[in-house]
Amino acid sequence: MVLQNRLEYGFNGYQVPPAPRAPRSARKRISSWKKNRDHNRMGAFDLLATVARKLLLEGDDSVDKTNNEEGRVVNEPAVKTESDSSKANTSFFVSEIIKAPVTDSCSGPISGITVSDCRIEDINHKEIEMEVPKNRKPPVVNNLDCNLKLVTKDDDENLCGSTQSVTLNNKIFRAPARMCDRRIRRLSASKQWKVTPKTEVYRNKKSCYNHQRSIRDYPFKKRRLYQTGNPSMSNNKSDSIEDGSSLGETGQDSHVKLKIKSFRVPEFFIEIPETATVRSLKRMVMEAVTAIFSGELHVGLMLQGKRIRDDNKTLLQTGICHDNKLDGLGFTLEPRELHVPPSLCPEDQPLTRYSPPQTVANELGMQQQVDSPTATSRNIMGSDHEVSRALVTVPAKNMTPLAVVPMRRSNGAEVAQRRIRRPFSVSEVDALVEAVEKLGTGRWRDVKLRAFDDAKHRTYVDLKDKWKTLVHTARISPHQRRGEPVPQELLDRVLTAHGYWSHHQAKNQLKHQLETQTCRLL
DNA sequence: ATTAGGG
DNA sequence: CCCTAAT
Repeated sequence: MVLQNRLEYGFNGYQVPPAPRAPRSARKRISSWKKNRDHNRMGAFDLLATVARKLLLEGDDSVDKTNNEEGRVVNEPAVKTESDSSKANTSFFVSEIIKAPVTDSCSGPISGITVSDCRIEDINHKEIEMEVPKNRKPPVVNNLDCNLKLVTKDDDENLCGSTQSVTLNNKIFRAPARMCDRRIRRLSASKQWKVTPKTEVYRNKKSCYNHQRSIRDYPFKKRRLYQTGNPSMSNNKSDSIEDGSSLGETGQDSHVKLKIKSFRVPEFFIEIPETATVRSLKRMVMEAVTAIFSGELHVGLMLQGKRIRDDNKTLLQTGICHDNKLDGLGFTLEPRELHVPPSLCPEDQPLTRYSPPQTVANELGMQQQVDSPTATSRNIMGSDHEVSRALVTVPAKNMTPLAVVPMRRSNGAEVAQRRIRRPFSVSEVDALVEAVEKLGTGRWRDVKLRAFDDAKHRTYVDLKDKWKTLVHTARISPHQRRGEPVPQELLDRVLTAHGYWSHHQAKNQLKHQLETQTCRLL
């Protein structure tokens, strides 16, 4: 039995997103949730702290003893996993367990659970969502290795991307003897952590004075965190805001306020025997999350689906300051390496030595001010180092919520990931040229059907775009061309066809004009 | 859903 | 490749 399991915080929040636009399957994303905020709250840092505590406690058996309530998870829509009643109103909820269709038969039983979505809300009504990109298709079970291969035959978009992805594979997570089937793995390398802040950014014209004030106004504890956890925000004389180098002549500067409202947990899979207990399932989830959290993370910046790689660019230059772009701003937390707690190591040694980093959290997730146009993401997030530490060691109390909501556009729709770039091969170009020669430049749908029907990733718009660039390529001098060289013969045909069909089109337009004019006269 | 064109 | 406007 394969279960697709959505872990949610709260049990009524899941909605199917609006239908995706056009053939873009990647646009299927989950929608939002909003209700029942009176229940099921949890500070983000509570969760993180819990993870950290778990790590610390994993070594002794007290964890299990304190987790007596685990057995209720499946049957109750909202059940606490109170790992530490003294500290946290932390809760995790299984809101929905649905049977996922299995497209292939399998001799042996497969027990797989896809933790595809979980959300958490903090006590301050800030939303926190730990969300995993969902499979758009049901897992394909491979006959040859039923036990292992819960393979999603995913679209190309998911095949690309991060080379530093966390791999939670069955090797790393080999189960202890009593739970020999447990496996956790990540399917797609491209599925990074997505810290998708609902960035609430706006410009204001306050001077740098504001910076000092903003620190001073924080409660003491926060202030301390502010300064110890984030050197770049401290009273460092070299702060760009203070040396004035980035200020305009007036000494005034537009500020951008960012609030991180969400992040996501990367997708991972769990395999567990049907006979396993709920407790063990929960523990597995915890272990997976723990492993992720305990790894080194670094921060990436996404703006409208595009990565911003240049750390030296100013926010102004990247466009982060542009109000209209702010909704498309997101942070990614990408695993640098996977820290595997000993308990998850192949030998399944009891976890006794692992201790989480002690660095104090920075202000991640708080309303932060970016104090100058030259500020980089480091100013916003603190250093990579600190961010990762923050996520595992932050004490729950007094921490501003790290709320979680999917990245959205201004219209409320979720931001789609930009598709990967897929240069056309020469043979593809050849097919395209041939089709256009025959069909002309205005029937891209037919071109698609004729020559690229099998290529799911090539839409008719892609073909149209490619033709456009081909025409351009054919016109420029060879040394200006980039990428895999297209044979000159093909480029010649491109120009010929382009000329022919342009002419053809012009002729038709003329004809049409004459016809309508004639009609008017009659 | 397609087409056309700018970004 | 994306986004939109216009069909």
